[in-house]
Amino acid sequence: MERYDPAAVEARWQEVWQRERVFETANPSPGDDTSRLVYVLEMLPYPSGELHMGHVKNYTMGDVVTLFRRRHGDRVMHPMGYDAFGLNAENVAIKTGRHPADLTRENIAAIRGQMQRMGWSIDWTRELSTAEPDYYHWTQWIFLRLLEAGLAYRQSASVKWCPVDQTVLANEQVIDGRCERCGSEVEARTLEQWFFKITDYADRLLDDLAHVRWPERVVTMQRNWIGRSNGARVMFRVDGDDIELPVFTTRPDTLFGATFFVMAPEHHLATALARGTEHEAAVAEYVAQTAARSEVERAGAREKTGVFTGRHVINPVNDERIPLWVADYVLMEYGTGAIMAVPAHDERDFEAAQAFGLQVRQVIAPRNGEVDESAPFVAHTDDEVLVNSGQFTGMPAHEGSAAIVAWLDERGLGEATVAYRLRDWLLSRQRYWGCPIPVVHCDGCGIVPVPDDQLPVELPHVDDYAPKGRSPLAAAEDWVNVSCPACGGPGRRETDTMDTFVDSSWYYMRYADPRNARAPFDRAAVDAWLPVDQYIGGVEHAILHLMYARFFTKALYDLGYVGFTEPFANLFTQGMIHFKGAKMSKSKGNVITPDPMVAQYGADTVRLYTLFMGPADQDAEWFDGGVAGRYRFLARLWRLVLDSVAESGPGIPPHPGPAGGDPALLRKAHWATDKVTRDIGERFAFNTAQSAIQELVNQVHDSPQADPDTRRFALATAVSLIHPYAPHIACELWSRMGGERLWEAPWPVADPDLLITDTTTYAVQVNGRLRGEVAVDSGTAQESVLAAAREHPNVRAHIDGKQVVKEIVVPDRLVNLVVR
RNA sequence: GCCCGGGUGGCGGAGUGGUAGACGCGGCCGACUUAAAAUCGGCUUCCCCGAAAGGGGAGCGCGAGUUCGAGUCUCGCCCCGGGCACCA
Repeated sequence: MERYDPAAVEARWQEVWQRERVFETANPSPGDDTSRLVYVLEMLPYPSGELHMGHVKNYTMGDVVTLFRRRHGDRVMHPMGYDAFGLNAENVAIKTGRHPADLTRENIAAIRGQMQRMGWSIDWTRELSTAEPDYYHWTQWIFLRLLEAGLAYRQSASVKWCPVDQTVLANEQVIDGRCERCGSEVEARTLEQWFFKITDYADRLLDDLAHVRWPERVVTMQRNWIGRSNGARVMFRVDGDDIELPVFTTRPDTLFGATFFVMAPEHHLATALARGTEHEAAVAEYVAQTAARSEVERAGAREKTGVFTGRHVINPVNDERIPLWVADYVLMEYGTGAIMAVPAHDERDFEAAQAFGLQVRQVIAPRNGEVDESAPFVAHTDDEVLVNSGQFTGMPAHEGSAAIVAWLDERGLGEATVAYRLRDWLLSRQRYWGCPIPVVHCDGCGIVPVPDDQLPVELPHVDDYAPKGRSPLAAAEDWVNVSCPACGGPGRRETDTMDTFVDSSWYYMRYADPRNARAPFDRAAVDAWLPVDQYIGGVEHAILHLMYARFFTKALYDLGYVGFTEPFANLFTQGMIHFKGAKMSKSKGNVITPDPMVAQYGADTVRLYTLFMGPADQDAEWFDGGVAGRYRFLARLWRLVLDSVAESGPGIPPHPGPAGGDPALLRKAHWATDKVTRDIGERFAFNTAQSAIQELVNQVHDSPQADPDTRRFALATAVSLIHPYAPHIACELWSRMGGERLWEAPWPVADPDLLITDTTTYAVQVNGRLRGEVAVDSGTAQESVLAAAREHPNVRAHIDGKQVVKEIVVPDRLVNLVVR
């Protein structure tokens, strides 16, 4: 018999699909029904190397969803591109002595080849690369729109600097005080940098999470990252000076318990206020010491340190004079950089009070009961009341908060406010391989946007692009020196480039209209396809990419360019494939590419295996011993179909299949159809759907005596169900059975009547322990089932001589007899 | 410290409160073969009784609880992975 030859089968069908443009999905024409438009998208790859098994899993999953939905009659757009700019590619280029542009183009060609070999149904007419001028033209255009809207700005600020990558980083790219890319400790530097005003969108980014169907943990991570806290801004006044020092607090109810006041060492008044006191030198030294410590050191040291400034501040609620300290447990970046310290009700303040030898005053107490004064009492529910709090004494905590804020507000001493953990997005980078920021600096005019008709500002080719602490673009004098677009005088181009995350914050919109040379996209096209119906990617992007993309969508919505406010309606985060206990990466040398395995077993087998390893959302350790099993499965299906065709000829019996044949096999086909449809469509349970198809195939294998028509029906069903996973062999076998264009064949529908069996096997338990099984006709009355159960010899042995006190019958499942 | 996941055979993993271990990997035994590969058949959680058929017991990280019945629900722990972390 002809053996299963995946290479030949796969080449043949890929050629057919390409010739017939099966993967291409045109944009709707005006008047088209748009209700069946579906957009399935996987996160685009960085072309810094080849694809590995993690990519294969990701894109196969998207492909299964795509093929599955197409067979349900949806018109699915399934595009692909490359996130081509960025440090990833640039660092590889530096290491290998190649130019990033050349390297990137080569990697893209290699990846495209790998993708085509996998047979993923990608619409190649929509392919894009973020590093090509016809794409980043529009990245720049969007930047300019955000600039006009006041959502992009340049400001001097304390920023995180990576000494190895020689560039600033966004907050989101700093993990535990280290560069997320290279792991080196970041340094604080004050630099003039470009920011996006993502904080303007903090509330909407938070509130709109209620409208997306995303994994709960991703929603939680975003919620925590935005970190909205409701509280109050309260004005303290420096004693003996006309200086106001606002603080942010979430606990206005504890205001009477403030026994000292603390400023961050970076606070602009910290040194100034100590000036002239006997503490001046000590404060200056402490501030200098703190500045010299790295983020990592500072975050690691939990013991409280600080110095008294010699000054005092006045608490607005009781005019009490409390000491003003400087301590590094107060962060300049959050709130106002200064706090009121309430040691009785805050753990950090309590530790500080102990370290500094300061007073602790309890102002919140449980309604009934005492508090252990050796630890801070932080409970904050309606069971606590204010004590030692003047006119507010006796109020429940929440009511007290509101009353104190109202009291402050009336006197202009405070107001209710909200604080966020989220900071503005620092988008400029001092590196070569990124999208140029399209502005010109002019001594006379300041920052001047490059006019739209002069876009794109192309990235110049420079030979020395190694990082050196300022953008390598600064060395390209011919490129840098331009005339000011506003006044015509001498100007200098901005030499920083954009963070790669800017490029990937809108690519999913460009796919809708990828060749548009007049605009980033046509609004009608984008509104027809978006939001993305199913987005699939790694959980490592839970904060960065997904937050930035949401921000871009909302900003573009506000500016009238798109008609939706969330980019990704449904999100599935797939687990990572690890190898040797770590995430696959070129630098760790633990990358498994699909190529050798595809050469040995074919793409269909590899596609099956990446989704068979375990639940798709869980991490998995790569183990290539299991691949052969998937190949054996396909080879068995191959043999069964070819045998069937050889013995009984081609032919695919119509649904619901032949009557009067082998009812068990027919039932199995319908059972598998039902299971696969629900597992893929509702649960993303790609592993168990596959198991169900295998059970069906095994049953065909085990039923050689079944009538030929039922076997053909069962085999056709298996072929049809495996198609989203293994489209090449499915199309081949389908055509050998006499079918055509499987990719357009309607998805099979399980007939509920055929899921029911003639006889039902009941498990019989005595006192919850399994003692036997009885088979009865389906639909047998409970009394008869019970009678049959009591007749079972082994059951009888366990109930004889005892009293049955309770009988439980679970229809179609089991009987439990409770005896005493 | 706080917030999420997860803990089931030798391994990956199935298991709407109802027969735990589907499906696969690996292993063992056998058939076919000069042989191997491929394929096909059987066995494969552990312990005990039995020649066998079969029967009994234990078992899903640990300990309680709810229930006729718990891998699944509740409470308290332990371990692994991830996220956040001096955010006032």
